[in-house]
Amino acid sequence: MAKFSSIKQHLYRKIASGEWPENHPVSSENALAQQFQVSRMTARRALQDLADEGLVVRTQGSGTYVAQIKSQTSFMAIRNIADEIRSRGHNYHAKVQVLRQEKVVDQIAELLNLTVGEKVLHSVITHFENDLAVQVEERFVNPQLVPDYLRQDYTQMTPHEYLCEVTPLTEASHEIEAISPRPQVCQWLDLDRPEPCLRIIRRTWCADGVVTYAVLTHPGSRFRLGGHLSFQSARA
Amino acid sequence: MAKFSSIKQHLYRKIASGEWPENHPVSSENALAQQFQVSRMTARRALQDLADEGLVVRTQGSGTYVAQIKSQTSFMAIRNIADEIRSRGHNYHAKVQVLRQEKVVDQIAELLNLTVGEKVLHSVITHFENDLAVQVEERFVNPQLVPDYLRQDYTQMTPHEYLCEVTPLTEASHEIEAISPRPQVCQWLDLDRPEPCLRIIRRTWCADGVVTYAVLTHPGSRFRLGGHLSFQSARA
DNA sequence: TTGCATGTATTGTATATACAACCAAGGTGG
DNA sequence: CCACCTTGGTTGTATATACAATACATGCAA
Repeated sequence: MAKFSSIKQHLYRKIASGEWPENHPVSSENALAQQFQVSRMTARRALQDLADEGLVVRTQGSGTYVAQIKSQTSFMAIRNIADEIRSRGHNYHAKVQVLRQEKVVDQIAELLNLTVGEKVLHSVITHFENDLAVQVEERFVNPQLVPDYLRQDYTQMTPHEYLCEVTPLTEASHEIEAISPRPQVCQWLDLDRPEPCLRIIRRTWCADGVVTYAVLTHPGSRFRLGGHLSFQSARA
Repeated sequence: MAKFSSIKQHLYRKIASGEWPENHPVSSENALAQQFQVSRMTARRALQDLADEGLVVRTQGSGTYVAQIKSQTSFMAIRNIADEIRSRGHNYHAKVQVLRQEKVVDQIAELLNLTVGEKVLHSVITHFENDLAVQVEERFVNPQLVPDYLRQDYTQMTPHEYLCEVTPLTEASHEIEAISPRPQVCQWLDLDRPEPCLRIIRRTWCADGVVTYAVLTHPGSRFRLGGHLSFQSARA
């Protein structure tokens, strides 16, 4: 691992653990340079990266401080898919397509703050509403934080429910986009032909780091997000 | 202006003007260093910044290339796409496709609480980011609540901005889905072939009733909703 | 007390250098 | 023809240094 990267890890833990709360001063470039026995430019690189990611705020002449996490005031709860289906009075069941340990590849490693070559827990589950596939949930889980992830029966309990039980999740980020599904995803969704799909990408943190990275894919013809979803501050 | 910043400007223009299309190679660090008579590290800073902003893609050993524009945007875009685009340092402009009064049809009448046969104000506007269409905004407005809606210049001010000015909006609801666009929408978006699109449907109320019903359609290849968007109560 | 100057700490910009990691193309040998 | 190696070019990491710009506290003077 690059030196600047290990410094980032060090700072990341300080912030994620809460040891350094919001607005707490972060070690200066020179201090980090001494502490880690690197040049100032290398320490600077670490701080700059964190600033770009929005975790810290830097002010010339003053210093570097832990950023205020703006919990985006969006009062939308993406509910558990199983609960949602049952609340409509429909029949819910799940099929486990993949459930195994894998070597982590580059892209996922970065997202979960793991190093390449480490193991990662991987699951793919299709969720059915009245025997119609409405979501395929592909998920990567940090094995250090959730060691028993693979030993659960996900036809009885969704990964969401299990993770909520075993970890104190604190924050999540989402991205939403429209895509044309890969053939593999079509198969998981019982789609004869590709059709526009809604993809939700979710990363969830607890105090110790990124817990899980999930990609939820819904066929456009069978799913709509919202209903009465409303964003605070939303306007015309 | 800092040296690295003027180099960025130079590259901006090459890309925004279309002189360098997608995947076109960008001058290397050494080439820029020579051309602008700066050190390689300064040229590097400019390229790195552009990469962080997503305008270019860099590959070790290969080079730097103009990125494929896939707007990564936050929920701010739902509020005001023009501001969002400008905040990315990109060029924004709009084209008014439709702006007229129409007889309201069944479906719209119900949504706006109007009776069939009444008049409704209808606008269709395409929003461009660096001359690439990223959203078509189809909107129906209640004429009783916003009588002057048609007499505005929506190349200078978005309907959103105008409506915020003239009405005390209180609430909005959204729905998000993935669809395959109608031919008419493809034309508005300059799409040769239909591709998966993200559709956001929004209704906005003020105290006197439903003000506006809007359908925002984004090409999936050019738009992603989210970034660091986080929903309260979100979980694994 | 108020206002101003000054000094120190910190971040911002810029340069020169070195080496590592990687890619793509071209040549070489089988 | 194909597999392998070399080689040049590019980006990635790291260091050492210098000076500029800003914030803040301190101390001094009006």
